[in-house]
Amino acid sequence: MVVPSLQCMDSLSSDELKANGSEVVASSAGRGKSPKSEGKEEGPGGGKREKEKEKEKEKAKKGGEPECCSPRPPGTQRRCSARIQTKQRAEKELLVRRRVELLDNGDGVTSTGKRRNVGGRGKSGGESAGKEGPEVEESEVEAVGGAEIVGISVEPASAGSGVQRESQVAAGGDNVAPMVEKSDFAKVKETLRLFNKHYLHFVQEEEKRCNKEKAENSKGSQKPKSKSKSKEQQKGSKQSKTNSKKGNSTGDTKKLAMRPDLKAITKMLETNGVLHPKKRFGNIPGINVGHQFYSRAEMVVVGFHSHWLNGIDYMGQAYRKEYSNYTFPVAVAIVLSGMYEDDQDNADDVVYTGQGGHNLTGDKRQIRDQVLERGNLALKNCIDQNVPVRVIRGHESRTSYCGKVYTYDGLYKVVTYWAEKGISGYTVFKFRLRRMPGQPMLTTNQVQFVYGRVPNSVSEIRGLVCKDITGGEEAIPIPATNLVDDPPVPPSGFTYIKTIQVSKNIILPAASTGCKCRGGCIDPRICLCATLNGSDFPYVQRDGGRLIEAKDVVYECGPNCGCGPDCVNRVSQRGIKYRLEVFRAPRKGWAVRSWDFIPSGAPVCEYIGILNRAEDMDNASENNFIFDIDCLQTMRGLGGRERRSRDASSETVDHMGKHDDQKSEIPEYCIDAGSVGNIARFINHSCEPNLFVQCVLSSHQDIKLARVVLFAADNIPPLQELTYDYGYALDSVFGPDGKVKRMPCYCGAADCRKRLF
DNA sequence: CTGACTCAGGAGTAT
DNA sequence: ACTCCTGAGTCAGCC
Repeated sequence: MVVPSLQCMDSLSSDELKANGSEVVASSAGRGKSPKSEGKEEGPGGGKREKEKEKEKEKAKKGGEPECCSPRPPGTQRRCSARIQTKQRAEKELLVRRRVELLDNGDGVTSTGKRRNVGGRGKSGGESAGKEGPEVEESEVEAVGGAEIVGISVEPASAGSGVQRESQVAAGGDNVAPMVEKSDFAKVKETLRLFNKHYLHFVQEEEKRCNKEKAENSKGSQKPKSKSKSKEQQKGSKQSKTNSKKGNSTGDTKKLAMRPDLKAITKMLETNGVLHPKKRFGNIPGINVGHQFYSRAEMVVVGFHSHWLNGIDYMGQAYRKEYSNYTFPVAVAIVLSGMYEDDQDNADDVVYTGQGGHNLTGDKRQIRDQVLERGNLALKNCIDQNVPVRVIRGHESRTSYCGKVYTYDGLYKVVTYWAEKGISGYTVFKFRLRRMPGQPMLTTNQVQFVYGRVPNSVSEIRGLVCKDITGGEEAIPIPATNLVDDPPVPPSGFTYIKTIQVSKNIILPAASTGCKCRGGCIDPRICLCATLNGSDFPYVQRDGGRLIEAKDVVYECGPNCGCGPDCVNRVSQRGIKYRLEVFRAPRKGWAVRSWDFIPSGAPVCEYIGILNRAEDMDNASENNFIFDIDCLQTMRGLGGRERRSRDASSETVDHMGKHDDQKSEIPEYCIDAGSVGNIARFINHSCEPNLFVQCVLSSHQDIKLARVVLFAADNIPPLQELTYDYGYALDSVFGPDGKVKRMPCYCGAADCRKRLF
């Protein structure tokens, strides 16, 4: 990288500044970033609190600056003047004191502390706390830390479903972790993220196994891996199956997961990670009509359809005790995937073929008569007892990485059933289902995405204001649309670049020696770069490379490595591969979305701009596009960026050996995308983001100069706005006058903090 | 593109 | 404790 020529901040015209300013709330809004996570400091347990207090004092002594990280809020000084710093310190100390006082007052203490632990910026009370008072108050409470404790101990008696209460009891009944109830939506999201993490882990395991086999094959005789091989495998797997059943194992032929999705389900079950392990009638909280699943396994882990294989999910006799007035089995959900030759799907009116008698392999036709039992009986019982059934439709979808998308289409009533001779001449049971009224319109008759239709070409785009904001820089053009302004204007005031420009007064460290792998890095035990990542590659190969989970730092292969550009450990270096669009959003300014499906863990883009010394940017008070490189801020739980724990940071220090923990607490460098930058400068903040920030080192190993790359935190359907958490703590931003600055948040998330800062 | 094959939890049944 | 049921997902092999 490196382009010495530099556009100075001052070169921004006043118009441009104004333009940026107006966007503030929106796009850049957050760019400013958070002086430190207040929340984190308000740590749990008394001892820790003491420590924090001490730390605070220590910092004050040192005249420590606020630890800024990433984007800076508009109109504020990223690094504050000494006067403001003093004021901030004083305020913090006051906070600490107040907190201690509150804690000393006794009750509620425990709950408070623990709850903060949920993560600083804490998803605010949702149904419970959220409705207690006006939003502002809620924020205040949040900001003041201790005070909120009092509010939180309130029993959410009036709020939430029984389930919520139940889980609350489960979580906090033992006085251990009375947490603020997250929105159901957030819980679903969290569960899916955990599932994806497990999934990618098992994908990696599987890839390792394949690589090993390949290596062994190429080492040994060139016996083509052919039928004989697969037969051997078959034998092996059969053996292992019987072995496992018998409970002993010969070990040698044990086959690893060919189905990482299923392995991930097992893992989720083992770790009690499944969201609603008990089956239930009707809607599942947090999953609205139109929700999209990207595999059958996803439905299992959120408790939406409890088997990855069966079409009909039903409650069996085991539920008799709990619901004594019902006759079981009773169906709760069905998947329409067009597997049955006799299915008819007319959106609101469905004729569903019962289960059984199906040729599981081969031509997938009926080969036996169906019987009125199991799922079939369960559907019949639904008619008699008027129980609605969740209907999920499976669609082939080229845009989905897995080739299939499952959409929740709402509750249906089973109206009638009958038996008839099917197309193949065998008896099949048919069930007529009718969609219940009062639900959102069906969006999935033919397809696909609740957000709208993806354009096929630039000419189809409504409100096009710029065909390619990159001016040909990126391999894939990025159009801009504006259906908000009148007259519509394109984004302006910046020059598009796709690689970092380095300020004149910065000398990048020399490139590290790199690994000696040839062609591509395969064996993580041999590859030096993999060693830095804890002896494993951070990515899997699947889908063009996906990051398995957020890490403090990702070490990629660099210019001096022996591997080629296709190496699995260079995933973030391949540029933008999705068709992105910049669009004008009401109230939010410019925003970014993708026309393509983005699988979780896939790199979306790097934050590009001018690499500058942070101290040199002190005067750029109106620049909203500054991203402080602070690798001590990292992802914790994907929900946002959070101050890394002491332990974690020391681990990393061990790793890297030479990094001075103390020093790196203050970001020395920043990326300024004010005048020049790439698509990342348009990405908005959200309190429930679908991207996360990941520091990546590839050409050198200086953590202070890490690259900042945005990765997908979830499976992101086409046309969903891309967002990441700017990570501000509330009341953490001060204006030039020393007063707390506030910025409303318009992200619209269920757990929105209402204020960006 | 097609066919072959595996996968694993839950329901139901036998002991 | 055991068997059976179920169809998505994967991959080799074919054209």
